[in-house]
Amino acid sequence: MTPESPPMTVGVRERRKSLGLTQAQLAEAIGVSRQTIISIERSDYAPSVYLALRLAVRLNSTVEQLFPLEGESR
Amino acid sequence: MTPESPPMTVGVRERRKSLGLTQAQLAEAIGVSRQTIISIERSDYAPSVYLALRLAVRLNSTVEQLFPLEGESR
DNA sequence: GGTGAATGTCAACTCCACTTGACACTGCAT
DNA sequence: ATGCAGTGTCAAGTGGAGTTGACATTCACC
Repeated sequence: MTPESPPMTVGVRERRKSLGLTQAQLAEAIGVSRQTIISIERSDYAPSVYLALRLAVRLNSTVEQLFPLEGESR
Repeated sequence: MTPESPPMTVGVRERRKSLGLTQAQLAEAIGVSRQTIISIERSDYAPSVYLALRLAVRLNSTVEQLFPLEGESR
């Protein structure tokens, strides 16, 4: 990997699991329902920017990494 | 400013103006209505994460900079 | 096999996110 | 003064974002 490569895209689910969190724990940590986490992980709907930011903070990531624009759904 | 200072928060309106764009131009560039840009700039409502990402791309910024979490409304 | 934890699915509900359209207001140049 | 570009405001409409609650399914472990 070159020093200038773009940041790797990592989904919410993958990132959550890599931190050993359950959906319920993540939901509670950022103040939403578990169903919301499921829906976001499944791309059922796009979260608000502030919810995305809270996810990024808790998952030690960035919005750009968690919610890729190009080539992805939505 | 120290080399390790956090990125400065810049609002959507300020960033747009610094690039010399009108609301209408920005709206067209990212594929939304001008009214949407107004509402976002005035924090009438929180945009979806993908809209925020498109804004960040067009404004050569990041979501974290344009939509600060701490101390802000929402 | 059973059990418990974790995840998935469904549905009804409320309110927000964004649209369109049109008029009002502001700032600047002439 | 007028005209134009840019911005603000209002309103009605649609569909999505997120909630709760409950049951189904999957997975890991004993």
